[in-house]
Amino acid sequence: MDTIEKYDLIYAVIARIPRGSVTTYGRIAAAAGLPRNARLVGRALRAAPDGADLPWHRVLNAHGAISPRDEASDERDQRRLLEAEGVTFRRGRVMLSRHLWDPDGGDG
DNA sequence: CGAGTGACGGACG
DNA sequence: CCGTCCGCCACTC
Repeated sequence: MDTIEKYDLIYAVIARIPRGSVTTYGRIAAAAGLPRNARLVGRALRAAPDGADLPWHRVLNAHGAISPRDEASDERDQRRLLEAEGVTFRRGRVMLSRHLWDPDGGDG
């Protein structure tokens, strides 16, 4: 299994995240058949081209928060995009009980 | 090839 | 709820 293939698997899962929902790095990794590779999901997003049509903003960490990045503007951007889809934040975190989408839930 | 790093996550105190 | 410590693995130096 090449790294590129793993990235493609990860992208495929992210592409299925429904509008108005979010999921986590860990769940994406598991759904891609790569359990315990949450870091790889972040790395895949980092490597994803800008014009990749991926809903990258629907990916959060296990706490339902936006993971810190090099540029704080990206974090604000992500929150804006989510709020535009109706995703609500509570003390810097998304209410996962309300917006979480489980890739393995089959609810695609 | 070895050491450090990071869009992460779970266990522990 | 918070800080700390490991496990994880591709990538960088």
